[in-house]
Amino acid sequence: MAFKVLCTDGNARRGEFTSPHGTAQTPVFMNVGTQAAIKGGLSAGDLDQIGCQIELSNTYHLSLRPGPHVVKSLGGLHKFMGWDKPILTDSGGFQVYSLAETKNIKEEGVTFKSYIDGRKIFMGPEESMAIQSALGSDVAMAFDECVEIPSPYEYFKNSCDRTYRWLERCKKELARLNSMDDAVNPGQVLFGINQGGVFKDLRVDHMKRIRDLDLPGYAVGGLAVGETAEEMYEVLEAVTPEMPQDKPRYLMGVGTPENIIEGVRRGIDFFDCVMPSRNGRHGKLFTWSGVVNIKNEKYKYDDSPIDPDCDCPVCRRYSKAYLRHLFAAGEMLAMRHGAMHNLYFYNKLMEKIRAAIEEGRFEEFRAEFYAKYLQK
RNA sequence: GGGGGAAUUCCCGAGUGGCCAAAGGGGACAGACUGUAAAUCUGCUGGCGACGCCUUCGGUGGUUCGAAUCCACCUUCCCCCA
Repeated sequence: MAFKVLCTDGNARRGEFTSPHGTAQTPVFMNVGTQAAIKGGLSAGDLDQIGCQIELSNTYHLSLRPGPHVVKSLGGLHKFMGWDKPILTDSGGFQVYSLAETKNIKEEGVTFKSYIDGRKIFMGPEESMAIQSALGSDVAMAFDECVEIPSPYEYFKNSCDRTYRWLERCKKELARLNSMDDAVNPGQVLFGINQGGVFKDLRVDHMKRIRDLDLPGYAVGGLAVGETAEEMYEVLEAVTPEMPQDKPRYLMGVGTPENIIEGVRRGIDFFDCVMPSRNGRHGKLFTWSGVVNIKNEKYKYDDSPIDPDCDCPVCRRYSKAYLRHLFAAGEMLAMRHGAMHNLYFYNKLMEKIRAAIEEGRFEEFRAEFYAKYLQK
């Protein structure tokens, strides 16, 4: 793995991330396919067409089904899902947050109740690394605890300490797994995850400690889970100066187009979010002049594309009226087109951001984007 | 020709004297969604000068302090017998 910052514009960085499965240009938005599939019915071939550079899948979900042994015996996740470009796997740490009612956290790890059949699943750092190693992703994320905001300071402090100890175990375990003869992807790397909620002292302290573990990349996790956007930006401003300059920085699970622009502006390189695919499935479509709820009655007779400034496969071919009809009729084509358009929009947004940084006009780009996106 | 049953707010469908502007679905309309238990969830759906008033339960006329609910007749639809 290699990461190179090609140029900067303010704190914004234009980089290149090289993995065993090719190179991605950063800042990059990773397209989320939790269960080795982009919801909405997008194929790996579709991902190529809409400009996806990195696909993201989930350790917890794939461990429940089909199971790591299945994926490994079929040659790893890339082969399994027909995607030969980079893949990042999330560790299951987010499920410590999202499956809150069914979990039990201890020093060794977390016991979850499977949402598929109700049986108990134990996952700790070693288990998460073993699964991600079997999946053979290019980037394995550290097993962490994503804590709900707001939560008490003491809780965050203890959780950060534990997440740090878990990270040490992740590092050790992945190194061991990579050295095994049957490793699916021996070039797999580990990204550490910063936590601490909106408590800047915890954030900075935790970041400094995990930085000393000298990992190939670092993520800021535990954001967009209850705090305001302003608070999130303040955390980024506090923590990014403590992140290594020469390593990729990943803001996990974020976010809206505005969040991404503000993240890039504060030095973030990687993003992922379910928002474009989920909202796409629900008829909320991103355009350069704001969000369109395609289900609204006002589009019933609208012959124009979702976004006249978009050249995605959906906008090139279909009218708002037709797409509105597909949503009203509950056709699966509606969700497919919604997700496709939105992901294309996100990937295009990143492309524009990269070009702006290269040309040293990121601030102008930002201002122009907002002027149009936030109009009306 | 005789007998029986039914007509409810956009649709289906509860409701058989006051607690009914009327359950519950559906549809329509609107909103939410940030490392995906999310093809999900929420709100709203007679009118208004709205903690109150007005108009609604096929039509007309009654009974009653009070009727979607009871009575009479009428209209339409369904079923059975001839």
